[in-house]
Amino acid sequence: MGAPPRKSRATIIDIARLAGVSKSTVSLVLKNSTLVKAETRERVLGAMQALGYVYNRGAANLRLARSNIVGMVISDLMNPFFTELAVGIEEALYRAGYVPLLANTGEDPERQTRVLQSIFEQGVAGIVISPSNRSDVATLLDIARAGLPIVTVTRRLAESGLPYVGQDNTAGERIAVEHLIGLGHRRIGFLGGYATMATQRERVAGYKEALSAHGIVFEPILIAESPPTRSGGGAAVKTMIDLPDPPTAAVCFNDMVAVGAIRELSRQGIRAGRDFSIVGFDDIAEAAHNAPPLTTVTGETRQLGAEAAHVLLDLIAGAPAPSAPVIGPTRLIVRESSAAPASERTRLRA
Amino acid sequence: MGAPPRKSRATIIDIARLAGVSKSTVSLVLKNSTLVKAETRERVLGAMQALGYVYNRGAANLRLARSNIVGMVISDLMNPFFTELAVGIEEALYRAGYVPLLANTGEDPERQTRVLQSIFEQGVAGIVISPSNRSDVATLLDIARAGLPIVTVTRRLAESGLPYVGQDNTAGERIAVEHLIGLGHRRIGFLGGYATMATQRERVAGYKEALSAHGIVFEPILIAESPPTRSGGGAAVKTMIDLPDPPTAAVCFNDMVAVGAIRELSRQGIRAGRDFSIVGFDDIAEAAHNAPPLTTVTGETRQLGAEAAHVLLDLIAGAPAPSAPVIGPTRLIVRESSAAPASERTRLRA
DNA sequence: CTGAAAGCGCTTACAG
DNA sequence: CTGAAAGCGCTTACAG
Repeated sequence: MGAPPRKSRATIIDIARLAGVSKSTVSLVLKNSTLVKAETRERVLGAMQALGYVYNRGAANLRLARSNIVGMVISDLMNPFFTELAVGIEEALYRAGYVPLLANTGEDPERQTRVLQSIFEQGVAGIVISPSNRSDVATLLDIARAGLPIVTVTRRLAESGLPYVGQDNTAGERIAVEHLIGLGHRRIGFLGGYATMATQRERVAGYKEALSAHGIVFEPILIAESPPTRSGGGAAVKTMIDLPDPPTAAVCFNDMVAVGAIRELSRQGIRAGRDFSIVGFDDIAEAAHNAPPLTTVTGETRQLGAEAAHVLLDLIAGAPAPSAPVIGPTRLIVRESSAAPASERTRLRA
Repeated sequence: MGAPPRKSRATIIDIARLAGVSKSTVSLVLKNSTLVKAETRERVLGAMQALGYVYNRGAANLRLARSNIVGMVISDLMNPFFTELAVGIEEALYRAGYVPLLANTGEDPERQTRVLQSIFEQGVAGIVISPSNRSDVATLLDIARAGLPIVTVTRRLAESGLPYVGQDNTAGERIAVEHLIGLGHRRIGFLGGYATMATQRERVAGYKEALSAHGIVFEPILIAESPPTRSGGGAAVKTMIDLPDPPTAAVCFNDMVAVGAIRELSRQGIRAGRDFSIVGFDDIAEAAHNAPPLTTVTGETRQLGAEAAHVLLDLIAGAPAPSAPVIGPTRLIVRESSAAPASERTRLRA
């Protein structure tokens, strides 16, 4: 671990020597101080140029007891939703002069604990984390107690009391279901995810809210749990359509589940958007390009990432922790995978 | 930029004081030296525990003039191919005790130059980069000349002489086209990408090789350039089928182009895999779940990333640069988007 | 087996 | 306007 010494780079001392000044002066020109005479600064700049000087931020940070590195721990980078979240965080960080140390935990809580340790040792200024399923909260709290700012994003660790930024899953799922109800559906399934996932519980809550607001009784049998993946979605929709009294539509835990469900429907000769309506969640890039294009709910993923970064940056700057979860807005995007139920269309035509 | 000083963590000195030893001794137990007596080590360990000590790797690295941070610069993280590549690199790095500093350049050469500078200043041990289109090679060479190991991955910067690891694009595209020829196609298009992209040129070369090996004359009109995206693929296939004498099949620059092409075909009432064959490249996660499932070429993306990481790690450890590009294998995955041409099937049936 | 000292590349008062 | 000195948290010879 760690590299052996390499041909060493020029230091501030080398510059000072070449420019005929002290290293304090070099340091001053480095920070653009007005204290140093124009002519001297030119000389120093010239020396840097000549020696190919590169600032050693690590050394500076050690001296200043600070850091401009931030840990970014992502639960599943292969999931396009998290990819976009990571990109949002990364952009915001660079824009603020910070740089992200990446770890992809792949939903493995042990790996998460390990990388958290590495990142902590690295002396980062803070950590943004989308916690893996079954996260070890203790590790996170140990780090937080040591004084390191941490913000959780996307997945709420309610027990932890850690600052949280996420999208409004409940409201988002509510508008999704209301869209379907507005179209004339009354028997609506919920596909994918597990009740062990906070996000799923929040989305299911929105689903139930919409049903009850419209006087539709909730039927547990219309919730089909599955892995939050394409193949999970396929399996979930299968159990739905095999029901004695199947629904005419379903909202999905996320877009991958939705896409998988649509494939499975088509395999069964059922056309999504005509014979059966599907609504996703997340608006991943694939959603707009799906066949049929997917109706879905977006939580403005990239902006959400940026928001999480900003909350962390504020914390690092010494701001008090936000007193409540920071919840981003959610918006329905109607495309072609949802439509009035077939019976309804027939009726209208008649 | 940079955080203000925070409640400072315990240092080796605090530990030494509490354990009643010198800081040298603490450092020794930190590196598990056998020099220190068991009883002393216990005392030191206890003190660390009591003070919640966290090793400051940055300080250690400064002293040792080395680093265990590696820069990972990705040209387009939102593209699932690069996501998987990044995950492969990241995994290999952690496994070796290194940690990746991430930058997503989004194909913006200016952004690439900027983040390269940040990463360089951060004192990384080396850099793995999938160069953005129109990369500024000079920046890369400046950094390399300063003695920092760099490996390019996926996109060859031939002029740079930098170590390169990539997949065998030419061989991969050759087997893709030969698969189509074997199925009975003779008029085959190439969809997506631009000749300004090294990867596209390599793939087109494989396309031409296969054609000429089978006595099919290459027709420039059968190459439709487009952005390497889903919508690019849609546009490219459109120009193809609008040709007076359209092809019966096409290989695509990558899977996103292929998926976009299939959508467009379906919009035109043409069924991919029955009326028109499509072969992709990369085997992104979406490929297997596409409708129809996509025949494609894989370059074992994740392993390729790991390979790139290992080449860099070797360089960091002082190994000489590989004398030739490191080219990973490539494999055809036949799924349902390719089949014999319709005419052929008719003929067989007759 | 353990301690005192020097030094990694910086920054920041403090003098002058 | 510029220089000498101390110190950030470590490690590594070198003594003892």
